[in-house]
Amino acid sequence: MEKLKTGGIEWLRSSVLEMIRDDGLTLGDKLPSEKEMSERFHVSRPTLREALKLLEQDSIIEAQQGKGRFVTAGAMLTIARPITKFESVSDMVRSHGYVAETSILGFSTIPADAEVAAALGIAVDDPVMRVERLRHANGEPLVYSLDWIPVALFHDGQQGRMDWAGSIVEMLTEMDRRPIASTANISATMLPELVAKLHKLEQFGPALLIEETCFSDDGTRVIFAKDYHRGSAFSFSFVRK
Amino acid sequence: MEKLKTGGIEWLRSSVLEMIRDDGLTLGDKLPSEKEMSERFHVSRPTLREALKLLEQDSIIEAQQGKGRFVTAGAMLTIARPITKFESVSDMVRSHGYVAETSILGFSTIPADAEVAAALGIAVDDPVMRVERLRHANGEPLVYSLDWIPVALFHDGQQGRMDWAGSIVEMLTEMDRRPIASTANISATMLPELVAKLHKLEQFGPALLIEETCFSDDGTRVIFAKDYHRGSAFSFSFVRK
DNA sequence: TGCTGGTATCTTGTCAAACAAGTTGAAAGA
DNA sequence: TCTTTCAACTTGTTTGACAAGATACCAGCA
Repeated sequence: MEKLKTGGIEWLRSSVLEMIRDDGLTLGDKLPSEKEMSERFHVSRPTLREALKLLEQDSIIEAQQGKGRFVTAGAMLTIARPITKFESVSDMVRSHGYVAETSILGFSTIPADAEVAAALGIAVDDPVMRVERLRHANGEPLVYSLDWIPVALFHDGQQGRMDWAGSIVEMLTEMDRRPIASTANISATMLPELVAKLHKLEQFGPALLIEETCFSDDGTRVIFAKDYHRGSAFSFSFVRK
Repeated sequence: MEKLKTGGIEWLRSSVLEMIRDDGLTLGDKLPSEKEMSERFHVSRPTLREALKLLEQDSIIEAQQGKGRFVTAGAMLTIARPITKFESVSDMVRSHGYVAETSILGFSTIPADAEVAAALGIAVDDPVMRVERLRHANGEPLVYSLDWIPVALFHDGQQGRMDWAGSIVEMLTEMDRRPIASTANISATMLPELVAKLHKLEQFGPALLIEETCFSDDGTRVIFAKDYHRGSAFSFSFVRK
C-alpha cells in the first residue's frame, strides 16, 4: 500500500475535518467507523487514530467506546484569526483592514530596568535596544508600540544599521532569530500621560494593552513588547473551552 | 499486560509531561525513545504515540525521523489561567484574588434586538431574559455585566423563581444546559455613558470588554454576555503560537 | 596516516492482525 | 408478549513486523 506522502498526520487531520464538512455532519452526528475511515483515506487504524486524537483534543469530536465517534460542540466554534495565533503587529493591523504607516518616535540603547530584565530573562542593566513607534492610517493613530530587544542578539554593532520602520519580526528572521511564539498579557488602560502629551495623542482614548514576551525556536527571548491598540479601532477574537 | 485503567491517553500525556519536568529536560534535550518510554509507562508503542502526538500539536515536543523526539520552545510557555480556558465570571473574579459581591441592577424579559438575536441564533423579537449585574469588592466596582438568555430555555415560567445573584453558569447547569465553551471578542472601551450615569460608575475608567456567546454541550447557544472588566483591576494571559 | 564507503544499529513512521471491552439489536425461548 | 442470549458492531490496546532516515563504527584503500 502507498505511503502517507501527502503530508503526514496533519494532512490526515484536515482530511477528516474536510470530510465532516463535505458530508454535512453536524453536532451529534456519528462519524464513520475507524475501519471505514482508514479504508477511505488509505491509512492504517493506528495512524488514523493519531489524527482522530488530535481532533478529540480540540473538542471537535468525541469517542464513546462501543458506540462510535461523534461530532461535538467544538466543531461549531472556529474563528478566522484568533488572538492566540502568533503574528506580527504589522500583519495584525493589515488583517483589521488598515493600510498603516509606521513612524519611529525614537530608539536608543539603554540599560534594562527590572521589568524589562525580568521579561527578557536578562540581568538588570544589561543593554537593550528600545524602539518607540506609532502606526497610523489617514492621520489617525492606531497602535503605539514599545519594543525592547537584548543587544546581545546583535553582532558587532549592527544595531546602528537597522531599519526600524520595517517589521522587527522580519529583521530578527534575517538574524536567524525569528520569533515564533509568545506569552502575552492583555488589559485595558489609557496611554501613559507623558506619552500622550509628548506625541500629541490626547485623543487616543481607551487602549487595549498587549504586553508580550516573544520566543525564537531555540527558546531565546528576543522581544519584550507593549502594544497599545486604540480601543475604537481594534478587537480580537478567541475561543474558550 | 494490564490495561490503562489509570485514565486513558490524557493520563499518559501528563505522565510524559511529568517525566520531562522530573528528569529536568529542557529545550533541545532528547526524550527517551518510543520503545523505552512505552516500557517505562507500560503501554504499547501505538498508544504512546497517540499521547506524543498531542504534545506535538501543542509544540511541546518535536519529532525527527531517525533522530528522536526533542523538547521544543512550547514547553517553556505555560500559563496558569489562560483566558482561553472557559470559566464563569465569578470564578474569574475569584482567581484574581477578589472576594466579590454581586448586585442585581435589573432583569426583565424583552424581545431580542438584532445584535442579541444574531449572537444567540434566534429570531429578532424572540423573548430573552436580560440580566444586568455589577460585581464589586470593598465598595469598588469591578465588573459590569449584561447577560441575555433565550427564554425558550426555561420551562413553564420558571424564570421568575431564579436566583440571579448566583452564577448563571450554575443555574444553567441545574437546567442541564451547562455552558462549556464560548466564542469571545475582546476590546477596550469606556462604559456606555448612560450606564455610567445611571449607576454612578463615572470613575470606572477604561474597561476591558469581553463579548461572548456561550454554548452548551449539545451546541445550543445559551448565553450572550457583555462583561466590562475594570481596566485597573483585571488583566488576562494567554499563549500565542 | 587519513579518507572513503559500507554496514550494523539506532531512531521515528507505518501497517496488519488480533483480542479486550462496551454497545446494540435481533433471534430464540419461556 | 416479555425476557434472555448471543452475534455483530463499535472503540481501546497490544504485538510484531517492515520502511526510511540518522549515526557510529570499522574495514579497506590511497
